[in-house]
Amino acid sequence: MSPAEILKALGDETRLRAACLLTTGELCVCDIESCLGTSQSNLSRHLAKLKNSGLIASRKRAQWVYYRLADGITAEYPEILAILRRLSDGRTPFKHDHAKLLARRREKNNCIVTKTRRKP
Amino acid sequence: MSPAEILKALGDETRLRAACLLTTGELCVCDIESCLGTSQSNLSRHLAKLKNSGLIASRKRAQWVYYRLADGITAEYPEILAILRRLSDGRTPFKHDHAKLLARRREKNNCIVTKTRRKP
DNA sequence: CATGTATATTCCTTTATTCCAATATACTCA
DNA sequence: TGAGTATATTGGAATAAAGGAATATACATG
Repeated sequence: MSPAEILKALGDETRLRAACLLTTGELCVCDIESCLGTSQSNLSRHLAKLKNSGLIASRKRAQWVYYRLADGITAEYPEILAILRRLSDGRTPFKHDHAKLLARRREKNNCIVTKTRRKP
Repeated sequence: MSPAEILKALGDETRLRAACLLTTGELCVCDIESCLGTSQSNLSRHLAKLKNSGLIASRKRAQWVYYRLADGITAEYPEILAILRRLSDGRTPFKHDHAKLLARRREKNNCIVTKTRRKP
């Protein structure tokens, strides 16, 4: 929750990339995992660190956990949000992650649901 | 130089406080030391980390080393500068450090130089 | 209930960080 | 040159962070 804690949480490439993705809204772990290409357990731990810092929050829905930027962030740390957005837009690898997320979303939406199992 | 490196460098209270002080301009180590109240060797290492991240730069003049925010920062990371300024203005302990710096500057300026030894 | 899927946690090893205390370096001035 | 000041570095100890692999938990569906 303190500024140093939040900056520290963002001071890791994997976590920074995850946080950038979350500027687009809520995402479940498997979405982030597929965009970043990191292992599930590794990502889970990184997300926990981001959450401990107060930067992100989560909610659980069925077996999926959806992460989002914490509610107070925009008000308390507008500069943080600004930098995350700017990185997503213009910098590698953040920009690339973002593109991957959009592709994944398109794929999900276009998919005719023939399988019985639900998707997040 | 990468965003994650800079954020990581700022993800420590001592370094964040030092960086906030540097938003007011160039400072020598002893100024920062007196404002933060940390040990000299400790501060030296923290400043080296900030410098390695690319956030700050230094120049040497006689026996003093003056640190400043690196030249490219304003252009490359305006948000970083913005948050440092805002913290200096409104948050503890950054605000307090800032006040201490101003007091120290006043003291230096008002001081009639009677001693032979130069001051930074 | 058994199975499959999503996520978290634990164990473990490696590496990094932090700080103190002491020492080294570099410079100034008498 | 010698003493004093400013800063950096090094050694050493404690703690934290990172990631792979395996396991645990939670939920959904058949």
